[in-house]
Amino acid sequence: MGHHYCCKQRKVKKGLWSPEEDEKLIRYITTYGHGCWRKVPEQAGLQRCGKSCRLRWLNYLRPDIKRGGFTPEEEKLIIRLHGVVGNRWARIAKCLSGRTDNEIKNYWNSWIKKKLEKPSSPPTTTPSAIDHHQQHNYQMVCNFPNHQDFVNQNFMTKPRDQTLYPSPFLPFMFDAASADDIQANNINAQAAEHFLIGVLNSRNGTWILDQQQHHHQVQALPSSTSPFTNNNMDAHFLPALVGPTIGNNNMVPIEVESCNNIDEEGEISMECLQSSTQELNALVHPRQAQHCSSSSFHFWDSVEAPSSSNMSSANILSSFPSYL
DNA sequence: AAGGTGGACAACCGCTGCGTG
DNA sequence: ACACGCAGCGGTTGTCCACCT
Repeated sequence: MGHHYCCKQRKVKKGLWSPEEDEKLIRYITTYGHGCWRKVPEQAGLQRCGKSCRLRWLNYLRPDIKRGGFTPEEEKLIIRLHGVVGNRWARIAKCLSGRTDNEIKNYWNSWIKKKLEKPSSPPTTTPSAIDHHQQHNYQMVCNFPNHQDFVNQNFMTKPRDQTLYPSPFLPFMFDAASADDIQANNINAQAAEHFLIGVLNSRNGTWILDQQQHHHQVQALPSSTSPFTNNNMDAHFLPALVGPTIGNNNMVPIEVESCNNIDEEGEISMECLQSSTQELNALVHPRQAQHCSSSSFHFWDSVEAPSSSNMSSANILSSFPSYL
């Protein structure tokens, strides 16, 4: 296709935008709106392709663009979202207000990817088996209706019936950062909250987004289709949190031997979970390792729902992707 | 000081999907 | 059903700049 339909008839300028061009585009769009992008360059007096104008506006000139480096919270969110939706940068961008898909893509390619790569075990396959579920989960992530509910939710003090049981399908990480933190870091709270509120009702196989006021129930995949159940994989491993590889190849089993504070129904103490979290934080953000004790980032992994009465520490084995 | 190198970022290219006639 | 116009998306390339030798 090359240049767009609107650029075929006339000569268009390519390359970097000059300040004068930027000014023209800003003035035009703020006055008239973009309407049909094809007509923008002509009406704004620009020798550019409409497509180029659109890109320039969306990626650079939009007033709500957030400039500057990514915060650690944004980075974590990107990593988690990428683990769910893959290279769908536009979708990820929708969950980080003020960030563009291009910016996130560049950031990923230039920085996060390198952090996550492990040269000795390059990713080899695409997790097609979990695409369906990942898509399903993404929809949970970005369609939650009420931000305030999330703000008011106290995830750490839920009654037993509402205890957070992480998914056997998806390696959820629950970020218990306060709403203020999220807002301060300009993270789209609607997106963030969905990562926080995924509650698996293991008894009837449905996902429940449990709220004090709202009760959203989403039908989950049949357990037989899950690639992460014990039928399909070693219970001691979780699928890769990030990256395309499924299975045990990139897994480094980490036994949470220090987790002795498991009650009769199989719940793990927050201290224990945080100790695992500290390890992840140290891997993702080394500088944060210094503040582990106050970290608000919790990694919930293969903790089994207390449906079985013979819960033991063997069921609480944890794993992290080795290339984190 | 000059050239080489790599990272960060901006922009382009080509494909896809949707709406419309 | 099909073609076309169009917006949006993701991969790739180009450019600038800081750093290193």
